[in-house]
Amino acid sequence: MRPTTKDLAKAAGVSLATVDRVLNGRSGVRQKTVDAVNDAITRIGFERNQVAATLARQRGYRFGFVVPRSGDEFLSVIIKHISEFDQASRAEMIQTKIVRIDEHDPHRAARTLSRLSASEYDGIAIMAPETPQIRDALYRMRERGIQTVAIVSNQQEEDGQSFVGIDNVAAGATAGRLMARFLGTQSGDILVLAETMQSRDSLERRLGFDRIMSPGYPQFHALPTLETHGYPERTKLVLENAFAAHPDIVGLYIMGSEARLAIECARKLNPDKKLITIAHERTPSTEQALRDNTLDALINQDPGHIVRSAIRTLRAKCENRETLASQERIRIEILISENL
Amino acid sequence: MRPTTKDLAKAAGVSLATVDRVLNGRSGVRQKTVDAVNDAITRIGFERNQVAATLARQRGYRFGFVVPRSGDEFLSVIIKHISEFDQASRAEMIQTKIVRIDEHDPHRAARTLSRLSASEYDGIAIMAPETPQIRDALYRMRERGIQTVAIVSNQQEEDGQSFVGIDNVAAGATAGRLMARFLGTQSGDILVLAETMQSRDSLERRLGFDRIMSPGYPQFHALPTLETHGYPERTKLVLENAFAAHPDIVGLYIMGSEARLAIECARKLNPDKKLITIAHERTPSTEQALRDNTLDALINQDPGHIVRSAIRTLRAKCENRETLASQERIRIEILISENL
DNA sequence: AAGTTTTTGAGGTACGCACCTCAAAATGAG
DNA sequence: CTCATTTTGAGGTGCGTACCTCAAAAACTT
Repeated sequence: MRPTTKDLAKAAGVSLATVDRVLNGRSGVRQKTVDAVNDAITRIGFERNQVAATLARQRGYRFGFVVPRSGDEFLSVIIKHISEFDQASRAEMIQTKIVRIDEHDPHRAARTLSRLSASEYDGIAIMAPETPQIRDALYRMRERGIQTVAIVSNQQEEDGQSFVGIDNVAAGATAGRLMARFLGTQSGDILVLAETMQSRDSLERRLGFDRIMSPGYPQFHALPTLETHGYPERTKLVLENAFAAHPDIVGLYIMGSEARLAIECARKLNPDKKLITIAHERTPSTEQALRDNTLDALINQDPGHIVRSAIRTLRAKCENRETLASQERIRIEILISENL
Repeated sequence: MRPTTKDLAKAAGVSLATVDRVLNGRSGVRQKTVDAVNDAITRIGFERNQVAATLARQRGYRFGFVVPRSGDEFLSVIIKHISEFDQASRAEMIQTKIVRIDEHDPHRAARTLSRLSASEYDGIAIMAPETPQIRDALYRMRERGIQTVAIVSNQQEEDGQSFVGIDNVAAGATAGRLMARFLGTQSGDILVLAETMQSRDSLERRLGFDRIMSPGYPQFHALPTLETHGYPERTKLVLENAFAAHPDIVGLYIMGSEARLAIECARKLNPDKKLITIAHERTPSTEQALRDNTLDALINQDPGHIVRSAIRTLRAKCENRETLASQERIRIEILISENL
């Protein structure tokens, strides 16, 4: 039989009340006693029964997902998975809410964050670009006793702040390698598109892409990154200009998560010639593009996995546990039409 | 507040004891009463609190993983993940044991299976080739009240038998497409290797591979599958013969999960010429091969995911729940050296 | 209608822990 | 040594369910 708190109390030579104080980090216990209990824990191999604990705690866990107010297709997929998970985990006493922030107004965003209180949330997963205001708000949030984790977009590494998402440098490198191999013996220019190069994600992807292309494949020339800012007109414009200026374009790498526009434009502007096209994030439209061969490969991070992993990470932090590292690593997936 | 069994009893106009009888499928309740309770369940939106239930049940869940006694690297990786999970889920009251069977002796294997009793196991995940004896043993196991799920190697679809693993036809097709795209403008013969073509997995992979190669790429000729039976000497022999008979080999597709031998042999026999090589399953040695470019791509099914998914599936069955389909689909992963 | 069988109710205990109160004991300060 | 303060113990309750017993009620039989 697994040792219970009762066994632990006996082993440590203290009362149940004291064991409870130590286990739940309550105050009013001498260091000496704390040590005695901790000793006993390792000695008898005590492990708190989480099932009983959650039941007794009377409320499970309440987690919040902070996401941008306006967003692309990828965001909708993430949100879909959050509510799906919320449904499925009600029986496990885990509640999940979505909190919207204004990504373009860091101050407003920070204010929204500062209103999230520990009496409402046990943990917050945030998907937002890194700004000083937000970084600060997260720091104060942790001080209030709310666990935090960044998802998709990495925040600067800090104590108590973990990250659930892919290594974007490696993702860019993966795209680069595939681009090169799919192009084979051809040679020419490669267009690189992003919504904005302000974001860390795009910078990192570009870095990884170049790291593969530049040294290994002199026959290709990756052009400077074009920015679409998410606007259809602008996307069209920059692509038109690029095709006009560079007649020898053989590849297209779409780094942003809103690939639909770019794919459509590129196809219209360049109907006869086949460009090797690689994009990020699986959404209904990129999936369709893969199927009809407008897209040659898709670099994806599984949104469902990200959501679940974020919650597991938060929960582990609440329970002061380690996570199973192998389970939480988000893979850089390569999708082609055959393995959808 | 979520409705409890007490609320349910009140809503259905019956006692707690009757609610318990209905919820846990005990006998001695009139159909009329059962219906009344079920009505009330949907009416008030009752959902059993699994946390309290597992605590009250007093024993969590005990699952067994039936795996071959002798096996390859992939099997060791699976086993590693099983024990890792067992460690991590003790706090969740889930126990996992490994049961070895003799895959080469179906009768013995079936006998081992028949000895697994419902008093020891709530569910069994089995990784074994499909034979009539095993299929039968699984059927009887389900009759004994043990939930079953097949992993990695598909068993014939049957009631109450689900499968956790990849679609091997699609996996073969993925390999085929990558092979073709990586070969680019070359042309020539492609070697296909398997441990044995007796197994359904290899057959399906080959089918998928040909489905892509034959119609789409006439410049390649995929040779008949060579069987290694897992023996080093035989592997060496068949490869030597193949290279001698076909001077124009440009690609190598290793379908089995023991790729190490084949990779080594092929490299020795063919040191100067670069073959496009694709294999299955990530293991320490295939990973190494990817890194040093002996291997161009790896088709993988995440063993950790398979293990966890099998357990979630079994648990859902025990609790008479549905699983979250999107979470349980095992992806056909494409690995190259950049996205390891 | 009387007996038999089936169905239901009332009540209890237990699971392992969280969280609470209040008094007793140990400790430290002066 | 006394008093104030900190630390500890004893005991309780409740979470939502499983599982048990026994008697009462209802439903069928003949």
